[in-house]
This record gives sequence, C-alpha cells and structure tokens, in this order.
Amino acid sequence: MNFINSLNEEQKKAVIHTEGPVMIIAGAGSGKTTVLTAKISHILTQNLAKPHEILALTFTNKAAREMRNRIEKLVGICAQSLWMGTFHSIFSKILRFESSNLGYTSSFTIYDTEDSQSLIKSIIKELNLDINQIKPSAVHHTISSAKNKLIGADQFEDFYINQSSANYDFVYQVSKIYQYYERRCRDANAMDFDDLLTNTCNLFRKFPEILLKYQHKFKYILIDEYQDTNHVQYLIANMLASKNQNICVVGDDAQSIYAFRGADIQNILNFQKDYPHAKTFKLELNYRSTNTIVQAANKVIANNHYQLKKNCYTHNEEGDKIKILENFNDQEEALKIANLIREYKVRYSYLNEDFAILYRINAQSRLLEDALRKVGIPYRIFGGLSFYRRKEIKDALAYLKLAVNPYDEEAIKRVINYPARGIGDTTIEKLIQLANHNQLKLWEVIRNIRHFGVNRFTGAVENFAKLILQNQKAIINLNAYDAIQLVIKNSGILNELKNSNEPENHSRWENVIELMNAAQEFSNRVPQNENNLAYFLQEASLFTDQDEEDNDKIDKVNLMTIHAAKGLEFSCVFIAGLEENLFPSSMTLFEPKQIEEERRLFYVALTRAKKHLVLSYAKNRMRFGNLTQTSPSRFIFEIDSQLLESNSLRMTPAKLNQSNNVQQATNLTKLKQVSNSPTQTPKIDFVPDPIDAIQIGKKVEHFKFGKGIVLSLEGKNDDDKKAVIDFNQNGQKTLLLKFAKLKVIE
DNA sequence: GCGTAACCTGTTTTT
DNA sequence: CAGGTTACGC
Repeated sequence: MNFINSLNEEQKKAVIHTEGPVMIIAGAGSGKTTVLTAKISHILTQNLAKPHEILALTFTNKAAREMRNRIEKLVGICAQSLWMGTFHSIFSKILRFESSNLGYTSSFTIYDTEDSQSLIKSIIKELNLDINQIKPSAVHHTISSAKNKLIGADQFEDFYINQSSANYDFVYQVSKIYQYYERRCRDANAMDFDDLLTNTCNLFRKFPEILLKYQHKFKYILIDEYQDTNHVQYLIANMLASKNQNICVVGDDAQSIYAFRGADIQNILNFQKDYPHAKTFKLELNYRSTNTIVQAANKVIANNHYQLKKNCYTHNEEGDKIKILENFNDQEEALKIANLIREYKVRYSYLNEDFAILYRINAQSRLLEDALRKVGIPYRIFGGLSFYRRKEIKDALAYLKLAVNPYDEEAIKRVINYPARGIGDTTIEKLIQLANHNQLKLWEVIRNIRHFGVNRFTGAVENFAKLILQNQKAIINLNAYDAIQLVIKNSGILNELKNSNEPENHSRWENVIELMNAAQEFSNRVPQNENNLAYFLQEASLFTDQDEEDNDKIDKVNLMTIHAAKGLEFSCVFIAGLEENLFPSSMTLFEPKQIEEERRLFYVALTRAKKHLVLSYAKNRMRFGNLTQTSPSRFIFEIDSQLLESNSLRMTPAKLNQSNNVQQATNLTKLKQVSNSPTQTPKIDFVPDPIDAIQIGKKVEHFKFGKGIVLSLEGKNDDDKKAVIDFNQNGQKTLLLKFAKLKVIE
C-alpha cells in the first residue's frame, strides 16, 4: 500500500498491528494524525472491517472532519460511513436511537454551559439561597465533576461528606440543587454535556442487550487524544471494547491539558495495567520543529513528575535560538510583537498565516488586536465568542428548540418575552411556581394557562403557547432548512432586529440570516434521515470554537489561546504574557499537580512552533483595572539558557519556594487578591497551636490542619476578617481558606 | 413591566 | 475594565 510505505518504521509497526489493545504514545509533531488515518485506511483496505464497523473518537469535530477527508482520499467515498466524531456527538447519536429506554424522547435538546448555569441559578433563587454565597458556576462545576465520576444526585451527599476537605454546608446545598437540577433537566427533555456521557454509560449498564449490539457493531475502536478523556469516557470505551478487545488509543501524556474539565491523565498512564497484553508503540521522532525547539520543550517537561518515559528527538536542523522579548508593559508587548511580525515577514519571507500569537487567557487578545490593527497586519482570532453562542443566535435557536421540544425550560425562559410581549420576570417566576406547586412541567402550565385562572398576563402567555404549538405542527416532515425559515419568520426576531435603532442590531440581523444559510448548507450535506431540526440543533449545540471554518481565504496572522492551538502548527510562534500569576495562572500556584498541568500547557505552546519561537513578557500589566508589577514566568527559566538568544533575559526569576517567608509573601499577595479590601495590608498573628486555627470559624471543623497561621484582614464584615493559611511540613502544599467563600485547594 | 444608571464584583483554560 | 445586578422612575 502506498500510504504505508511513506511511514517510518515505528509508525508502520503501529499501523499494521491492528488486533488487540494498542497504545500509541505520540510525541508532539510525530505524525500522529498520519498514523491514525493510515491505520483506519489499512483496516479498510485489508477488509478487516466495514466502514460502519469502525468507531473513531476524536477531540473536536474539526479533527474528525479532517481525518475523514484524508481517509476518503486514500480509500474513497466509503469513508463517509465511518462512525467518526467527538465522544459527545457520537453518543448523542446513539442516545437518539435509544432515548426511549432512558425516559427521553428522540428529540431531546442539549443544554450548553450557559443553559445549565442559568437553570442552576433559578433553582438557587427558588430555594431562597444566597446567590453571592453559592455561586452557580461553582455549583455547576461541582455537579459536573460529580457526574464525570458517575456520582448521581442521590449519592452525592454521601460521597462528598466523607471527604476530609468537605465543607458540609456547601456539600449539603449542592446536593439539594443537584437533585432539583436533574429533575428539571429531565422534565425539560434536555441533557447537558455531561449527561450525553453519563446517560450513554448508564444505558449500557442497564441494558446489556443494547451494549451487546454496539459491542458487535464496532469491530475496531480508535480513540484520539486519549490523555484528555475523563472517567466516564474511559468506562464507556472499555465497555464497548470488552468484546473484541480491538481498542487503539493514541495520545501524549505530556499534552494533557484538560484536567480542569475532568480529564484524567491516569487513563493513559494506566492503560498498560488495564490491558496487560496491550502493545505499546512510541512515536518519538519529531518532524515538525527545529532541534532547538525540541530540546527546549524536552527540558521544560522534564520537570514534571507524572509522566511516561519518552525521548523526543528530531533530525531537523538546529535552527535559530529562542528569542525573549522583555517589555515595559502589556501595551508595549503587543506593539513589539506586531512590529516583530513585520520584521520577520521580510527577513524570513513568511506569510501572515505562518504566524501564531498564543496566550493563556482570551482577555489578552484585546491589546494584541489593537496593536496589529495599528501596524496594519490582518489577523484571525480563534475562540472568544463562537457563532453559535452569540445572543441573537441563541435566541433564534431557542425558538427552533421549542419547535422540536417545547418542554425545554431554558429555551422558554429565553424567548417567552423576546420579542417583548409583556411577560416580565415576575410573570415567569409565577409560572415556574405554578409548575412546581402542581408538579407540572413549565410547558404544561403555559399551554394550559387558562386552567389556572385568568390574569393580566393570561392572554400574552396564551399567544406565546399558540406560537410554539403552531411552529411545532408546521415543521413536521420539513427538512432543516425549510423548518428554520418558517420558525424564524413566525418568531418575529428578524423584524425586531431590523426595526431597532441600535447599530449593533444590524450585524445581529445578518447573523440570523447567516444561521439560515448554515441550515441550508446542512440540509444539502446530511443524509435524508438526519435532515431535520433535531439533528441541526444537535450539531449547533456541539459545535465548538475550534470547529469554526475559515470563511475567507485572506492571509492572516492567527491569534488564539494555547488550548485552542492544540493539534496545530505554525512556522513562527509568539507566546505572550509569560508572567507568574498569568502563566502559570494565579489559580494554580498552590498545587504541584496544577502547576504540572500549566507546564504541559507551556509544552504544548512550545511544540506548536516549526522554526521560530518568541517568548514575551511584560514587567507591568493592567489587571483589575490597575497596573500591577509582574515577574517573568518560572517556565522561561526552565529552558536551557544556551537555547536562548544571548543576553536576552534581563530580569531574574522570582525566588520560588526558597523559604517560608517567600511562600508567605506569595500567599499574602494571593490573600490580598481574594480580600475585598485589597489596598489594606493584613495584620499577621502567628498562632502556634493548630487547634486555634480550627476554632476561628465553625465551618472548618471538617478540616485537618498542619501548622497554620491566622491572618486578620481589614474586611467589610466578620467573614472577610478571618482567613487561614495552612502549611504542611515541607512547606509545599498550601491550603488557603476564607470563611466567607470557603475556597479549598485540595 | 420596562428602561436607565449607578453599583458591585471578580478574572483560566472548554467538550 | 466589563459584565451582571440592583435601584429607581416612569
């Protein structure tokens, strides 16, 4: 086979070993995608399986699409029937077939993060809890990680209350919210992102015959980016593979950067334990970067404790040294980067698209954009607000969702008064109350509003119900495009936007039109049986920033977060904002494990570069609206200084972990940030006995302290005045507690 | 019920 | 700085 001959020896071995469990550890730039594509093509051309018998799970839709296209070039049109996509999209598809077994209809809708948090927020309000103490985002995160461990609402309290670091109050409240949340999602015939995984898992556990069907169906299972799978994904993959044992996982533990989202690096570290007969292949030859870049990356990642042994190397040229860009402040940084891009374009004959500027947080893009505009360099920005998350698009989608699933509570709340029909917050609250008291679903109350007596708002609610019912009827048997046209027209959104005086509403109008174009494209693309609103909405819900297609072919510089850059490569990479507290992020400074994830993130950033690498930091940066002094990131100093341009680093590293004093100073900074009165200096009282520390607030009874100090802060209320910093023996692990908002870093 | 203006609060990363 | 929330006047 032609495509096999072009591989190197290791790659070839990994490709032709098709039977039994296989783990491929693929270093950055080692041709991972090539191997996966070749492997699937090999299975097909050897007639080991039909396309629809192969399940290939990827991390993004875009990765799936690209791989499918490449396979199609090798083996032809049959690649279209491969089961290839993200965990979430493949499992949604399975869940639509099997939904009735779980008590959903096949037209269930999907709640994105915003929907989930909005629902949690209303539950918190209904329970009369303080929104400032129990934050919806924190609750959602806690529920989400519980779901990823397959801990249901009924087991939640038992599970977490036994943890030594548990905050009883919080656990109790979340447990309650969790139970309501689950119930409301089910009533709404909606699944959140986590449900798409846990429901699939539960489906297979409860119905062995269904599991068996899919075990037989999928002769080969391949999983890309295995280092970023979470526990549920891991369990499902193992269940599906247990019959044929043909599971091939591909990944690089050094590039695991999604632990915050539940990814469990142990999945890849333990693969050999899970499958003792597994064959492991290591792809260590880097085709992408210069030797300088490969060595720098190796040196950095060597500082991590949790990793598989690997020796990445390259036959590429030595290449130029890594440049360090020191700047007075963040504005100067942006401007210098922009100017350097202009310079490099001439010196190395690069195009705009050969450049990427990577950063830790999306907020950093603003200044960079300003500078690029000023210098006249066109740029393309990835991430930020993706098309399907914009307000006007979500409004339009809400009407579409209601047409297939009127029970969708979040969709109802979104558009019941948009365009305005005189149904305000109080009315909505009343409707929800009616639903709760009568054990009904929100839609059932709205549809039968007259049964609950006649009010000022009855007519308005009735009209809304009529509109939804009308849409629901009208779209039966329509394809996605025709359905959208009809529903959008009925909704009155376009008129609302068109008649508005506000200038930004014109572009919103254009976006809604663009949504209709997307539906047309969808209807032309998908097979007949999937050409309906439910599937279109599913695609929209699971669409991510990283899937965004370039809609123009103009040569532009690329701007994105490092997370968004995973899997991409550029000739010249700038990493901006390499400062302590920003990268590594201030949120991660206390836990070695989190620092390791930040380091892997840095590793990912470094290894995106093919030829040139510029590391940049500013000595002053605007944060919280005021100027703060910074010190260069510890990660810069982990690179061999011989690999850096000489004399380029003028500042010395912040002294880390040298003594408790320094550690305390860091913690104080941190505390000041947390405190409501950051300008005031905290007074420090040393408390020799840890018991004293425990007695300060009732809520900490469940914590175990090592040696601790107590700080009294000049806060607005009593809670703000109390904080405890706890050091364990080696002075490394730090717990930071503030009773007002107990923030625990395990 | 709705619109505006002052006010508060808090910053990772995203399927 | 920015977004989200509250207070207030219509």
